[in-house]
Amino acid sequence: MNMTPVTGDVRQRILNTGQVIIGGKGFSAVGLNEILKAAEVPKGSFYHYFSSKEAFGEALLEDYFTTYLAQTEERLTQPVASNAERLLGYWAHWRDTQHYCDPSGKCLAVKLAAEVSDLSERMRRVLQQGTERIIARLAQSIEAAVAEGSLPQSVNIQGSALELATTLYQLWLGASLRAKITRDRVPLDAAFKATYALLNLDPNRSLTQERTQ
Amino acid sequence: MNMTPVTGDVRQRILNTGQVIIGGKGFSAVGLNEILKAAEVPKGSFYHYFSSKEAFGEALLEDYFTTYLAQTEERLTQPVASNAERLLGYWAHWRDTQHYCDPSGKCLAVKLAAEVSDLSERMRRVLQQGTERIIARLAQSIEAAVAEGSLPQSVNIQGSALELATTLYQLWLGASLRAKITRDRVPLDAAFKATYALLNLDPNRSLTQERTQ
DNA sequence: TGCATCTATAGACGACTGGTCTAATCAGGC
DNA sequence: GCCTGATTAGACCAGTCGTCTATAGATGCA
Repeated sequence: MNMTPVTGDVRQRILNTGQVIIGGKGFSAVGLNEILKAAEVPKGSFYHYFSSKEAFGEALLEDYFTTYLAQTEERLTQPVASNAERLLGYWAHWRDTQHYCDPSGKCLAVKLAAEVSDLSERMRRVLQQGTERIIARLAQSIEAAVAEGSLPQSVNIQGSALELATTLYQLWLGASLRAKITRDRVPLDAAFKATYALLNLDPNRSLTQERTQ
Repeated sequence: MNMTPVTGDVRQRILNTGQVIIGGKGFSAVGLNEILKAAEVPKGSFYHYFSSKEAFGEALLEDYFTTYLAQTEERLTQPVASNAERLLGYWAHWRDTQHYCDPSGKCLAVKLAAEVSDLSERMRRVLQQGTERIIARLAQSIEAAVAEGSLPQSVNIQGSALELATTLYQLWLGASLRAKITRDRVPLDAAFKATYALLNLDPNRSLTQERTQ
């Protein structure tokens, strides 16, 4: 009766465990064996689903960005909130999840970008498309926020919404990178504050419900 | 006559070639063999100078930050310029050198932070101290710039100079990371523009001589 | 039901590279 | 010539990615 081939199941299990392990240790530092042992998948199966470690990494990133973009989409369209509130909620979530190491909740873009971009052209392209789409989605919400008045018109002075989204995304990328170094939330708190500034918002009036700590 | 032991020479040669190769391919992806072959140092010698690959990585980062900080110090104290001009010169230089891959001019902080922080506590600490000192040095120049009036007082509203320096450094870290992905200068140009905004400078009036392109 | 066909699993295996360490060599002082 | 310490050569084994053969399972058709 179950028409979906087992294919998807095993393949996805390899991807899921791979994401956790590689998200923790990086791409080159992890061997296939470790992933396959953890996923309880024999080595022989691996090369049935993926033609090489590089192809696997490509699929890993594709899978990651697909689900990440879906989650982001949901977060940026949730009801009973202005677009500005949703955006700040997005970054508040980023801050709260990335500040210290949840094994599975790691951002693969932060973890792998530097390592993999010079290693595999194919993986680099996936990273490029993924980050591009995230930024485009953020830009869309920024435009909507300005249009509806939840963000001040003055943000337009700096440049297009796409430029602003690019800057903000990169700001958070860098903050996450440094959070890996410092292992505390200071970098992400700084990014959150700077986000207010770049959006021309009053830093003292919190638009969204922030966790005090 | 030459009292300095050859030690320093060989050791430094391993560090220099290691920096170029690891700066290009990452830490885990590069084997000692490759570095030692390039440096024309026999494999057996390696463990005379370094107790392990990790210790080597630690020394590599220490060496890198030492010279980087010295260069930065020079750049931020050069005469016939205001502190604001020097700061913008620092970032203009960053933009111009990192936008596409000079084999040896790579920023090891960008390249290795994500990969190494979860891999080696000792290397992480070196990264932490190094970035902290860079940020502190930037903060010092920001304060001096405000004091002398080459940066507007209004930057103080956002927070301390250290906070601002933190934000700016992270912004550039993220921009460099994304530049690795996109392989163009768009991310760094966006960072440069955002730097003006975060410093409350008029983006159209260029304080420093920028290269048009 | 029986047989053929194709997908998926199983893991041994090869060729190679990884970091590490012991044993030998070398240089210079006495 | 011997002793001492710095330097090097290469063995070592665990682990790498990827291949390959053999089995197991499902599906199609008769």
